[in-house]
Amino acid sequence: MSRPYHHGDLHRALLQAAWELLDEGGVDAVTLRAVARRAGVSHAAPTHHFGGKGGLLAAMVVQGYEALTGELQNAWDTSMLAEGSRDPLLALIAVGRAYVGFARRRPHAFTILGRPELRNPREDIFHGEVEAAAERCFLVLERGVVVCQEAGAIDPGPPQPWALLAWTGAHGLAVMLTEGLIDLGEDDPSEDQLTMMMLLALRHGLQSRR
Amino acid sequence: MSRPYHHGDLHRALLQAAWELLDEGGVDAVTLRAVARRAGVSHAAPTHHFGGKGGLLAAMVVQGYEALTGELQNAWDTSMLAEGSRDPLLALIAVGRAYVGFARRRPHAFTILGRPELRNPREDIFHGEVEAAAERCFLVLERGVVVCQEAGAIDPGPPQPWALLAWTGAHGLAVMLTEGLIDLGEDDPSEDQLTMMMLLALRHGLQSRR
DNA sequence: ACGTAGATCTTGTCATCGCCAAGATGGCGG
DNA sequence: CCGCCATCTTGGCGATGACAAGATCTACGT
Repeated sequence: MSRPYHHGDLHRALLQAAWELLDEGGVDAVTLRAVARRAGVSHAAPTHHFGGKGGLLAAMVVQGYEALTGELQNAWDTSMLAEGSRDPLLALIAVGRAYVGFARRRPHAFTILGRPELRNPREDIFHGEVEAAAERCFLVLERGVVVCQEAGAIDPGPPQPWALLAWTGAHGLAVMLTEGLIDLGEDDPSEDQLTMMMLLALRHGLQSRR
Repeated sequence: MSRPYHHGDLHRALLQAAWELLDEGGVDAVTLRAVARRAGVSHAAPTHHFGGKGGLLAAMVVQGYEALTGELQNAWDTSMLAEGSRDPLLALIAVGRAYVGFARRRPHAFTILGRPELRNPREDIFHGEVEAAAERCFLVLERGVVVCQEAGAIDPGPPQPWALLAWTGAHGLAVMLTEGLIDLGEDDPSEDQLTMMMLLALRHGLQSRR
């Protein structure tokens, strides 16, 4: 028996197959049957593991948010280390660039993160893991705003609105890039320029706030 | 014959049925067969008219952009009239609020506007109508920026980057609202506050630009 | 050691979907 | 009056997601 009847690690194997299909052919290529074929199991095996297609997508969204969270945190840490934590606003810009960079590099993965209607997790299996993963991702941004506030780069007060503003701006740019609504070349400085403008505007806008 | 064999206005009837299904049940409810059922014709009739499902969605996207363009233009005109064209930046804010308002009021309609992978127009039928409709929509924003520039509210220069910045911000907020990534109540002032912050930041950011 | 209960995976089936081919119907110009 | 052609229908094909029922393996209690 090359493979035991009980695969032993089918859960992980199915997710890997699903990621390959997603990055290769987009969300439409992620089919329960195609995932099963690539993993070398029967067509009903994925359903049993994830409770249906929505569950598979939900599991992928959780992993996607974890990957994105790691990249954002890494961008923050790296920038803060290089800058010697002198201007945390620059690190916040780096986080924004990492956000857009993730969307650029893995457009299909980024796309499914913002599609609640695709994922349909059975809460008896997932217990709100999706929301928790998204929350952890947002917290990276929010912590960055807090540091900026402590450094005096952003007005004091509740950090959520400012984090939301920054997130909204980065998300808008990322969505419009991945959906092809705007088209900036790989090395087009407009992307950085837009991000910079957004954050630069943020700083000056905040200081003049009522 | 209650209905003639040649419907006479099937094209419009199919689109109306499709819009009803979309606004009621989302994009997944828009099925060629369901559209045909609602219009009372056979299941293959829609394919003949639009060249497939992608063509139907493309036709809807064109109509959607036209509706959105009308609302944006109306918001601009109304605001300019009320303000006596004293502060065109306020009119630009009104356009942004109208953009987000459209996404709020018709989330499914707004969603399909930014999904190039859904629509698959046969160019022998559409001849780039989708891109033209989207361009006309963006022009409302760009013209607003030009007026703001002429009034001195925004730095002179090519208006596209500023229009892009404003569009990105509004689009990000709209997407995150429609996708449920953030949740602001219907009367939550945060929406207006975010829009105001975006534009306010825009103004002050621009003036301090290099 | 053994046997049963439950987890894991397979096989088979069904309704629905998008698409295509072929045929039926009706308007329109010669 | 006739034939052409757009319009619409009928029928069918392959693929998909979900479900039911069965086969196979693991684990745990005695």
